[in-house]
Amino acid sequence: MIDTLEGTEKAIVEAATKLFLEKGFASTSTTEIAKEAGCNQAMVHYYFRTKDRLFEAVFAEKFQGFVASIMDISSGDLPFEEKLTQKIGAHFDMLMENPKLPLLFAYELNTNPKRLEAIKKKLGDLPSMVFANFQAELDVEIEKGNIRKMKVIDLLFTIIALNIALFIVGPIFKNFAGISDEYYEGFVKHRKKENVNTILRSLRP
Amino acid sequence: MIDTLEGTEKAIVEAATKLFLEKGFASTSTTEIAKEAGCNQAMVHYYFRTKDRLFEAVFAEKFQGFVASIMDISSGDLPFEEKLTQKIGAHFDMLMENPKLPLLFAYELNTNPKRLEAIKKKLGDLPSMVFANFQAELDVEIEKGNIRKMKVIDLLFTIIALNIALFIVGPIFKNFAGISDEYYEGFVKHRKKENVNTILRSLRP
DNA sequence: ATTATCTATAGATCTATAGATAATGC
DNA sequence: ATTATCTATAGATCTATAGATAATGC
Repeated sequence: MIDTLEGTEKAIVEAATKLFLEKGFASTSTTEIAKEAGCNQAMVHYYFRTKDRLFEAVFAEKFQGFVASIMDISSGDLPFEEKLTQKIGAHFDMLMENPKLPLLFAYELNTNPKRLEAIKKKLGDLPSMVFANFQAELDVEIEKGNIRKMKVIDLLFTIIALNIALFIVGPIFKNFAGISDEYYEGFVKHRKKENVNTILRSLRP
Repeated sequence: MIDTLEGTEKAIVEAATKLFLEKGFASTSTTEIAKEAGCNQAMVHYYFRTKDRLFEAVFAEKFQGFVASIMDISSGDLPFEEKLTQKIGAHFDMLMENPKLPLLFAYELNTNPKRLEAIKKKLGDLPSMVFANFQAELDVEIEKGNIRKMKVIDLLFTIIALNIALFIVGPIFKNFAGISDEYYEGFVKHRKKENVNTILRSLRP
């Protein structure tokens, strides 16, 4: 969506994205967004009517990508562990590109019931698709005896927990421990492997 | 602290705790806190001067308990796995009693640099204590060959990730899947075991 | 003509404080 | 006297819109 925009509208979307991610929805004003975008405050409302609609416009598709990323790769006939490793990696990479997204979403969806309903509507049955898809793959492997008997919700939850928590808790760790950017970058890469490893171990019979 | 308070001051602290957890810092006004506490808005500032100080007053010690809970139990001479299981459980139980705390903290510390500095100062060297303590225990077990060679940060991170993510992502899951309160309660209990299990498996040589 | 941009402002907050009044402690 | 509570308000937001002006498309 943002690619098709230009000029002031694009500048507003970019400014809003940046500021919402940095300071959250409630603490970001349309005045500030306008300033960052290099236009006056009325323009923000001219293009998006309300601050809420601006938020939706900016993040709706990001959230869709968020949910979809976990099932993106169904790369043919690879062995299950290999396929799963790729899926976890894809999810992780998406987070690396949008490190502040999970916290913003989690916060908005937990503190603002209206936002939760709006997103739910917009997603439709994508979540249940992800669920069902994953469940089917899992059942095959359980049948084969390759992994222990377990519910898909547990696998999904472990993946999401380990991946997003890094980007939610990591920056606080980093600051408390006084870690440099370079070192932290290495830590993130290391955790990618570690998360995969932890998840694969959790599946074994 | 809250136990020693009474009357209006206590009512304000309780109202603030409830509302900050529910809607976050920025979206909660002192006017609203006063209303919930059953007094007028001036009283909030009479007791706490500023909204920021009120926040600190309310959550500083909660956060300390938060960090401390991971090292609380060093229950003597139990086998390592048993001891670790208890620690993870204690951390989990603390979260169960304060399910909205981790998201609020994560959000405030990530979006508000001043808050991060304030908390850092208040915690002092508690985090490094937790770290060092845990590292020592771990090294003994690695030496014995009971667990694989690993850094304490990885174990600590896995514990925190799995535990807090449940309370951050869980409510969203619950809503999206339309799960009942009773079922969800069961799921949380189940995840407690599952988290312990996942962590123990991640340690094996 | 239509679309984009600006200035100005209404109306609703919200935080913090000043100053008056009531309640409490000595 | 001191502490707690209230009313009232200053001053600073902030969102959303109205209405004027400039730029663009046909």
